[in-house]
Amino acid sequence: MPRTARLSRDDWAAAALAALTEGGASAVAVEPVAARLKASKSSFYWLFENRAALLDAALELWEREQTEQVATRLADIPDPVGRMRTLFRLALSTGGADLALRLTGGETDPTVLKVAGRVTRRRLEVLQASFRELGMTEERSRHRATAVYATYLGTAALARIGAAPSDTGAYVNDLLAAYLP
Amino acid sequence: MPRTARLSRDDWAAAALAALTEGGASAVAVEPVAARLKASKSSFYWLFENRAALLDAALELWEREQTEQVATRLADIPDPVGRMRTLFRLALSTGGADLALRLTGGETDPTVLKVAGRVTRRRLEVLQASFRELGMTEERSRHRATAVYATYLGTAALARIGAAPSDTGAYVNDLLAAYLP
DNA sequence: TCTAGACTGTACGGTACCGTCCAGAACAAG
DNA sequence: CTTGTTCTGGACGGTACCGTACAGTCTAGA
Repeated sequence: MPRTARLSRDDWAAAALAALTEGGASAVAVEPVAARLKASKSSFYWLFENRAALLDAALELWEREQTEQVATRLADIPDPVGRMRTLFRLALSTGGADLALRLTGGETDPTVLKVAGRVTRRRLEVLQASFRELGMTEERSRHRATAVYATYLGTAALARIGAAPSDTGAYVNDLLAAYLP
Repeated sequence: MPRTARLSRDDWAAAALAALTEGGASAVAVEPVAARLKASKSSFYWLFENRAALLDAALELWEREQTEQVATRLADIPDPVGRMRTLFRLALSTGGADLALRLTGGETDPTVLKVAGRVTRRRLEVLQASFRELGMTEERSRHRATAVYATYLGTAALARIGAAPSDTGAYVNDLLAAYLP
């Protein structure tokens, strides 16, 4: 089956994810995304039940991409310290943290919060395991993992308003110095 | 001049701030806020130029309240350690951090970002001064202040999805242990 | 008490979006 | 080429909101 030219569910999901990144959940609207794809609404309603299904698809795509790219990429780094260094690099360089932040802290839609919660918990588990590897107690590991991830999100927030440090390397080193035993 | 019964600009601003807290900038809409006040739109358009002016008024009110309540309340605590303890208490207990988070990290409206930036920078200055008092270098103080405030915002984000630690006291103690020299 | 100015209710037109309907285009299979 | 299925364009009605128009109400002060 040559699926050229015609639009697929995934095309719509990808465009919706782009809209989500740029303008949050409210930007995942049928007509604007259709315009982005130069398609019409009937095309959309042929492939999807309704607007909520589009948002679901975008979130699912994000969760999958994120899980494959970030979580495994972190889990594959053997050194716990290196893992955190990478995490902060990601927070400060790419816009990846930006979307995580928006979905975690800036939306009210329960669907969004559910997905954000799942992703967040998985990330926290990875971090917590890192601290345990470094010999911390269970409780302290949990606290540190929370603190590190909160810093990750918060730094993304500060970057949005231009209040994040410009000397990234030194900042990351200082964070690591504070969090590591 | 007995200004009873009639609605004032401040009444609208307060209602708009409530809407802002609950639903973000997009919830600061004329008709919903009018409904909240059981007033009509003409009342609004008599007092305000347009919707943007209402959002401005709400943000200005927030900035004023926040400056008076939080910033000075923090600045008045002589002990730098106690200052941070209070900051984290605020982040975890009241919903105060929630609005700061939303305005800082969840909005795209430039007006919102401008105000959020001003407030954030002022708070960062207070924190940075605290670390300097504790004998840290200028650079390290700046980094720590950023980290603490990022943690404050990030923890608020985590609280939104139920991923913040429930044992608040121990968490705060652990944060302080990590950040303080 | 009368009146100017401060304020409000209701109705209206405009825009952006959701979701539906239907006529038809595109395409695979005979 | 014909036919059945897959997919699309364009028009439609419904809702929520912005901003305007205008007639009418309230209040302070002469």
